[in-house]
Amino acid sequence: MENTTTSEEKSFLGNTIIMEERSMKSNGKEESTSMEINKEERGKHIEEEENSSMPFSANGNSLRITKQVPLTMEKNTVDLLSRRKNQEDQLKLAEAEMGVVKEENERLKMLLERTVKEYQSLQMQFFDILQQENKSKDTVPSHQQAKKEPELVSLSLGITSAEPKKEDKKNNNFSNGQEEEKLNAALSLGLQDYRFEPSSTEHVRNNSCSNNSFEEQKEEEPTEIWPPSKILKTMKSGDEEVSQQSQVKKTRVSIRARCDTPTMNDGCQWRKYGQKIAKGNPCPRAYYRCTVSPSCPVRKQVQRCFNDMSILITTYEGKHDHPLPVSATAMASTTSAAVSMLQSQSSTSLQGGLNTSASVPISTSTNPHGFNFTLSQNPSPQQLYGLPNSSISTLNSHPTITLDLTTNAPSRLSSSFSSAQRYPSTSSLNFSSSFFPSLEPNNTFQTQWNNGPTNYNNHGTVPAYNKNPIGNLNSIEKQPFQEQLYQPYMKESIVAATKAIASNPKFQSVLAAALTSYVGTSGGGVKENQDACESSSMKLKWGESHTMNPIYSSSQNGIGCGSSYLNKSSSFNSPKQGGLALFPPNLLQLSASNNCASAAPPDNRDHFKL
DNA sequence: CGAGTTTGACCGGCGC
DNA sequence: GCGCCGGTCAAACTCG
Repeated sequence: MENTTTSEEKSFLGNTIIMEERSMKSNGKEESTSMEINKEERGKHIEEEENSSMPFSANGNSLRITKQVPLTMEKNTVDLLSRRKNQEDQLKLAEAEMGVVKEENERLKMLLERTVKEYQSLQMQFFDILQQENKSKDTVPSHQQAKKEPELVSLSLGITSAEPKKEDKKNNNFSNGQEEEKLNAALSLGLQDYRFEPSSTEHVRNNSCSNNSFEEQKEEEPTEIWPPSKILKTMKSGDEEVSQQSQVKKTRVSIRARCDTPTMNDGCQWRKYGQKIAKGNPCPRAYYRCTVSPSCPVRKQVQRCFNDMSILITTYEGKHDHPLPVSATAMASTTSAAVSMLQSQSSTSLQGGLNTSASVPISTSTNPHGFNFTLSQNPSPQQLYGLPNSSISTLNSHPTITLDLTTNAPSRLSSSFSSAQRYPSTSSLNFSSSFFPSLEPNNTFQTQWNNGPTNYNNHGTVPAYNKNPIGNLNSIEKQPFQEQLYQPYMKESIVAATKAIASNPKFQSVLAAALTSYVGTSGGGVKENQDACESSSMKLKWGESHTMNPIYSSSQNGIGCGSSYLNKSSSFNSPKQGGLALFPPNLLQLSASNNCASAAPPDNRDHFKL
């Protein structure tokens, strides 16, 4: 467009202002508009361009005043001009910013697309691998499996038995790979509302594999059709196919942990419905059922280890039919992790790939806080991904996984080993405490469970927090403080964890559980332990004033085998049933040590020592 | 008085 | 079929 200049003159009462405007667009195109606007202002008329919507340019406007104008009018015009220039500047800036933002937006779009593509390709690869695994499993001839399995089982799953006769029978039951797969399919414990992403594909493969729920196999596992008696008869008759499907009765996860309280506080509400003296262990076994929901089928058995009274064996069975408090997810995720790991491990062993698994220890140099992920390259017969004492077996058709949280200090190691040998009927995954976040080597993971519903005043039952179904959520309020303390620590831990994941994807589930346990329930504990300390003196008195039969004290202590040792040590536990409080135990110590250290007998309470 | 625990009785699975 | 054993039931009891 050409530069055009228009001028118009209008006279009005003898005063005329002609405003000539040249307008140049910033893009180089030129536009000119001349407008005449007559205005009345104190008896004078001004011709003024007012089209503010016109695009302006820095060099585009000129104003010519052709008639004499009073000084004030000139000033106003100058103001208008300067304002317009400011607007132009702002507009230019905004345009420039928009350009930058657009570029950024485009870049982000590209990045997102690339990430999505990568994710999809990885997902496809993962599916392919899984399919290949399944195919290879299916294509292995049954006689080869029968040949391989006993060795594989003994190597990878490490069935330990004090009753060789019975165990041999059970081993034979697992001599078929499909059977074991069925078993593994049933080894799905956890919470229905807690899921591991990595195992989602396994979920596709097997309905119960990855929902990480405490599963009531009898109710939900479609293959669970016949009662065990019929299963055994069928097996005797040689119908292995059916027996494999029906082998699994109910999956259990047993947790061996050093716990001074009558029970571990796992975040759920339990009601005791029975107690028995089980064979082989004078400590009575207590039976609990979940009372969060009246229809919840989950059961829990709690028993002290006869050899080491400080070890509490908690066995979970069934699947919660209700959402659980955050604190309850920690236990479930931990057990789920064990299940997932067992599944992964056993499936690997079926392909003979066990010994080829990579060894990925995270050294302390990169992992100063005790994450000790060791994926053993040549695991000993009892190891599972570097977890000693790992084994699997069934008792009364109950596949049971034991998470052994007791082995940290060598002394404890021996004691827990011996006790494991004494009760060999369960598989054992040794989640040594170094596996879990811990700042102090002597701290054991199970300590985190110690502030359980213990303020039972040594009555040993699990009542208190039933009255506060979400009582454990109180811990959430304290989370910011925890986060402040542990964010750097978590950062490093997660870095270390990432390395482990990168090295062995199958480890993801376990790690996820550990992290989830930690992160999800990082709150709680400080105040509760302070509370515990406040009550410690009282409990100490109780413990000192009572001399009890260390074994049969169930009437006072519920679980029974607590002994005076427990009476004293229970003072460490939260009187306000503060929840699972899965955070590095040293925090407990930091908060509780000053007041509570005296309550701990110096000999065997090392995990409370400072 | 209600909620939870205790404890002997009972039931069913399993081995002999 | 019998006895052992694990698990559950339910009345009695305790506690707050």
